[in-house]
Amino acid sequence: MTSSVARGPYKPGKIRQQTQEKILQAATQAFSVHGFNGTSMQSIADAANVPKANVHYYFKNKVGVYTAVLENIIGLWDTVLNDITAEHEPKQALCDYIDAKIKFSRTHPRESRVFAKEMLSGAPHLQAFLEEDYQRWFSGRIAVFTAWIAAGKMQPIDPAHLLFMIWGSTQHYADFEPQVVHSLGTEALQQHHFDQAAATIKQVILAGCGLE
Amino acid sequence: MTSSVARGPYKPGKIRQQTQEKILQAATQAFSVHGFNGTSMQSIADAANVPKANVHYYFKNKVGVYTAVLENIIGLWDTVLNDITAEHEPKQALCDYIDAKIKFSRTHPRESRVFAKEMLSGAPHLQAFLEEDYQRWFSGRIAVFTAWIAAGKMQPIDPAHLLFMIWGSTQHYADFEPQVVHSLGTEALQQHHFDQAAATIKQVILAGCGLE
DNA sequence: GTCTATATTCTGATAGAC
DNA sequence: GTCTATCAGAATATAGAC
Repeated sequence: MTSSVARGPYKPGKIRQQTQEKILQAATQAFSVHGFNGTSMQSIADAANVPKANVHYYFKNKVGVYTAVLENIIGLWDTVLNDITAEHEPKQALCDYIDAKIKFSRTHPRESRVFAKEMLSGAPHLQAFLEEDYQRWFSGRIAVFTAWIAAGKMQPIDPAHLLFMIWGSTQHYADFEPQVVHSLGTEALQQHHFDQAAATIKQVILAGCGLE
Repeated sequence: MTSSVARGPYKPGKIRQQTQEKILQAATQAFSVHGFNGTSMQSIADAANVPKANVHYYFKNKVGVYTAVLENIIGLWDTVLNDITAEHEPKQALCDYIDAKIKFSRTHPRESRVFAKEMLSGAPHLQAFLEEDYQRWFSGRIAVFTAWIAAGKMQPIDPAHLLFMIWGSTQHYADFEPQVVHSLGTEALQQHHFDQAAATIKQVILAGCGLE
């Protein structure tokens, strides 16, 4: 009767996975507000409701926790961000991408801020990512825009700087939330604020690209 | 012969002012890379080439250094940023503002990053600024855009979100420099990169507002 | 796997001589 | 005003009992 079946739906390493995930979420929250150096292992442990030594048991050290948080964020993108492909018309692809990016700022502001802080510090822990997967993805997107322009489907606009515009505009709502909140005279950003943001960004970008 | 005139152009407090400025610049650089908690008073003192105790002599404590850096940044804006006023036509005003913002990202990337990091942390040291001077300035800009739209000088675009777009797009080049650098396949951002960025942003924003 | 106790290092801040 | 010496507290990390 020591069979795992008798004890219900047991999965090997389930506790390990759950505890690790709990620590990861607590760390993401802490890093997003206080940064790497401003976050103590003790505060992560407290927020995850585990003893401090357990954080060291699941992760090699503080840098290990931090890189795990960063990898988790990069993985999230593949899950929730629509991609820009030549299979769609530019108008539809841009709308979908802007909507997905704005939605990410609303549903994952902590992840957005951890990534932004890492960038602001010179991205010391993202060198490998920037030089491999990222550059491959970016080149592919440039190619899509270039094809659209060559096919006369959109005005000739520098694709790289157009992408930077979309990123900067959409991430602003997560990264500069205090400024946005005080600008709009609200207490916290609501769904309708994000809807209005997405509508304005799509309006300007589409007209700016001659797609209206 | 103890007259200050006999010793040349002596100015009271000149040494104090120079040392303070030296510390302020060193602190801006350090905070922009390592953040508040990642920056030690020792590292600021070393970079400014003064003993650590002198930093404590000129500033009350670490928070005092940090708030002085923030106040210096806010003061910079009045000096180098063109304002958006109803006296100009929208096209000219937007072009001038975008140019000034891009120039600020190029000439003051460290200041931009310190401010961005403060925002990302929830702007705990900028509450007073956000609730007073900033809100007054922002309301005034909204009024200018509203007047332009009412006079039929530009398409009806949400002024607040349009401003966020301009901010996000222009600040991106200072705040996300590592990503921009790897995207453009360069080693460091040059003047022509900023020129191309400004040209693209103006192209999209102007067409997006129906100003071309 | 979990947790307590501890070693080691670093940081902000100050006292006090010059 | 300048600088050396030092303190008190906090943080990372690990050893070792359970």
